[in-house]
Amino acid sequence: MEYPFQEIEKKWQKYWEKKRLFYVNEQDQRPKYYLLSMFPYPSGALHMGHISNYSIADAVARYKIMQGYKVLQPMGYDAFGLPAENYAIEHNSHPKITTHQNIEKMRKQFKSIGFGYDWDREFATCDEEYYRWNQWIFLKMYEKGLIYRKSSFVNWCPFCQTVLANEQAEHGYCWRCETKVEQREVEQWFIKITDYAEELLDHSKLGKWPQRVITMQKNWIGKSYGTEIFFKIAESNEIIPVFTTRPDTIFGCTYMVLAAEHPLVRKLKKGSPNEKEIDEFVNRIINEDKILRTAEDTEKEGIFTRRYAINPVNGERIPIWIGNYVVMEYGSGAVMCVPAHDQRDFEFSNKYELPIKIVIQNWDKSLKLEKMKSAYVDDGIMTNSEQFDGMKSREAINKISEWMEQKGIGKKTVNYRLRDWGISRQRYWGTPIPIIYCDKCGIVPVRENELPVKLPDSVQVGKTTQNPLATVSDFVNTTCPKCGGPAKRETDTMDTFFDSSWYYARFCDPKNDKLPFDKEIASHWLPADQYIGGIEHACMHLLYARFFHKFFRDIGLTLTDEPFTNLLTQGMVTKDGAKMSKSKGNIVDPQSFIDRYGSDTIRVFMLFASPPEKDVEWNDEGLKGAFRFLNRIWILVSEKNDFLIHCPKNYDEDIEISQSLRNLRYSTHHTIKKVTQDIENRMQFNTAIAAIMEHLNNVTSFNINEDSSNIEKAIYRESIEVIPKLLSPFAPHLAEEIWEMLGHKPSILESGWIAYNKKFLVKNEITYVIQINGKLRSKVIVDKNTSKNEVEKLALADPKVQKYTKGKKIKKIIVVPKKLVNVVVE
RNA sequence: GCGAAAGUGGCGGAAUUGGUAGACGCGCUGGACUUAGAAUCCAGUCCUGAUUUCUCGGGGUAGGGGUUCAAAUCCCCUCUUUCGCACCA
Repeated sequence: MEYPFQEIEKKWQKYWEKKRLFYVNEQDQRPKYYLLSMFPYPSGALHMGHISNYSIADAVARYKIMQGYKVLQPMGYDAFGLPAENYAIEHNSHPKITTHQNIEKMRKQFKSIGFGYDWDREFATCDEEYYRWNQWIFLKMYEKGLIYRKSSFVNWCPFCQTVLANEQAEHGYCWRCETKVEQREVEQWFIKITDYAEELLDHSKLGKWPQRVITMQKNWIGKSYGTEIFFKIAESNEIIPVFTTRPDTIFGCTYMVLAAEHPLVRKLKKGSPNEKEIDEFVNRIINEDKILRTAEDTEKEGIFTRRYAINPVNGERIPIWIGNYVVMEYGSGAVMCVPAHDQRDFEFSNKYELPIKIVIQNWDKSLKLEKMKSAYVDDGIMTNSEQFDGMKSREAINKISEWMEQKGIGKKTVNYRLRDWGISRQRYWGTPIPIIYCDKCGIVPVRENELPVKLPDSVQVGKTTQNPLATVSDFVNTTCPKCGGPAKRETDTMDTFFDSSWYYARFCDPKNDKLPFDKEIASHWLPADQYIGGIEHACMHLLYARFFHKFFRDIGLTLTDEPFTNLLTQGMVTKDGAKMSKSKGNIVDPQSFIDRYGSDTIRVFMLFASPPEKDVEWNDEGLKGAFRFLNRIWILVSEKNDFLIHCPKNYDEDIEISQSLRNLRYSTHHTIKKVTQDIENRMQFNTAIAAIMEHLNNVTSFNINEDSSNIEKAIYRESIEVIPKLLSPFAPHLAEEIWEMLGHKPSILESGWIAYNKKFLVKNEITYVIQINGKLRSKVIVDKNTSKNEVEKLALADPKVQKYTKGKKIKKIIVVPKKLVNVVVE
């Protein structure tokens, strides 16, 4: 027999919707709990990862509702971006059409699973009413000086004549035509997230975040203390700043290397006798695959510019090289090279026969240039460094920096690995950047009251060989807000990480047409108490969102420092030990399983299979196991229903009862305690569900019939009534159904969470484990009031124990109250 | 290379503070029901050795060492896996 899950699930989904149990507002007096799951890209169908993620979130939401919170659990769609554009190209359609079709499908699917969302707050980032606030935020950041233009390199496919995203240019070849991707320099918009680097490094105002994520963010930001040293270029007025963490080695600097992308390269090579060679070298390096080029085992290569810089501490002329091992993305894109004390420089100078000079001696002063097989990178004693000679190198770092600061040739700085955030995308399906270019007035931001700059529909995606928006003359041609003359619009769109950086706040006030969100309303809900999503967003999305929140605070839109108090990063759903993916062909579609076993079953399986932050291995048989469990509950209650509703609800708690009845009552209250703690303290749903299963086993093995006493009937009834309560976060439909069958008024969500009675957790008999030398040998059951001495005596009197103690000297006896006795013998 | 996390039956995983290792589920084995299968129910299931049975012993949490009356849990070393960073100046 199978329980009618289809009927039941539909029935309760309708009921919840009708009663609006998941719709919340600010006036509601219950304490708030904002539970947010990372919103999905609308691909058209939920995959297993979504089911897992949203089942976790819904379990927490329902538990919190039963605890008396008003839970804000919203849902929306991260709808802009390249995948949608590609999808439309493939299906020969328009992203607006396909995206909306996909959203329809997903909403329907969400509803059929019965997740408790406040649907009044639903939005998609491609909605005009949403992205206009992207533009508004952009303008505010622009006003605050957080946005600037800079030229940088993009992937360019010369065959498709188009810009490629990094993931489209994997291994350096175009994903569509397999042409070798080139690097082109393009002017792009950047956000100064680095202004907030220091604050983003401070994770002290967060609640429970996985240590792993915090560490990843710290590495990503990559703060390091060092010194910036200014090198003058000989026969020029140019100054090259160089960042180093080892200013103590400055006297050993024998040359300098610039990154191939360094802006000064262009000037330096001009008029050089080997200009052509330099050009060839630079072009080759720039167009090499980034990952390959920056691998540690890639051979170092370089070319001499035939120009020199002046080492500011001793006036020496040092050659300037261009090398593949220096990257533009870190520091200033130029390094001072100290071959004696840096392994990379050591290798490079050996290859190109550049001079090596020891300026740090090892502690026994045995370092000899001729014998060096690698750089000496450790601390030591300063040498060949003029007035710093004899000093410990560790101390010299600071001393030299201060001396250079005084002389104006350097300064102590902090360097971050974190780069400013390039948000320009040469793509159609995104938020238009609200900027106008006027020949007379230059760069002019769009006026706030003219927002939104609408994304035009009339673009044939995939058919253009240039930036798609540039082909729409109605869009491009406009008038300058300043002078009224003819002007052109920016045709780049925004990175979709911009959209997802503040959706959490919009959910608080999703209909606002005056502001992205109202300060008062947002402060009511923010910060989100619990955020749930994948670990893959540890750095980018979570850093951007934290940055946005701090920016909102600085312009007076929010009150707190952090957007998400607690973070849970859930694991992936795997099949055969690997992430489900198209390329591996191991994708399992959840829908067929939902149709066959119901949404409660798939939820229970997902939550039961492993703790939330670990991966879940998909298993058809395991799913059936979850179904069997739910079915067993339904059969138990429906078969005994008539009997159960005639069992008394209350009983005298102090009355003496049999041991087996006492055990049943213990199981009931112990399970409540276990499930509550597992959810509350650890979000460990697998053990919570296991506890319910165990309790169900205890209940079904208890003998009860019409002739049983009233107290037996009452305790039995109680043991069954806790099941729907505790099950409600995990299998909400079945829980409601059973709750109603047992004669209660729906909804179970409004019935409150259940408390256990401590009194019933006290056992009147205690089983002591008896060990001899730490090995389990016997057990004794004693009354709970038995004293330590008596337990000890009883243990020694045990025949099995005597077998081991006979004729031996007892050295020690350890009694752990209520647990065990360990007898130590010779 | 650096950093972090982890390693427990055939499998997913329990063991919350050092105190009965393997909860719960899957799978498997045997039985009941059935013409048969599916479903369901009952019993068993870490390895291993005795034992007619009730049972009794030995070993066991990647490997090795240590602390402790007592270690999956704490410490040291080694191995493996996963993840993050990676020519970071």
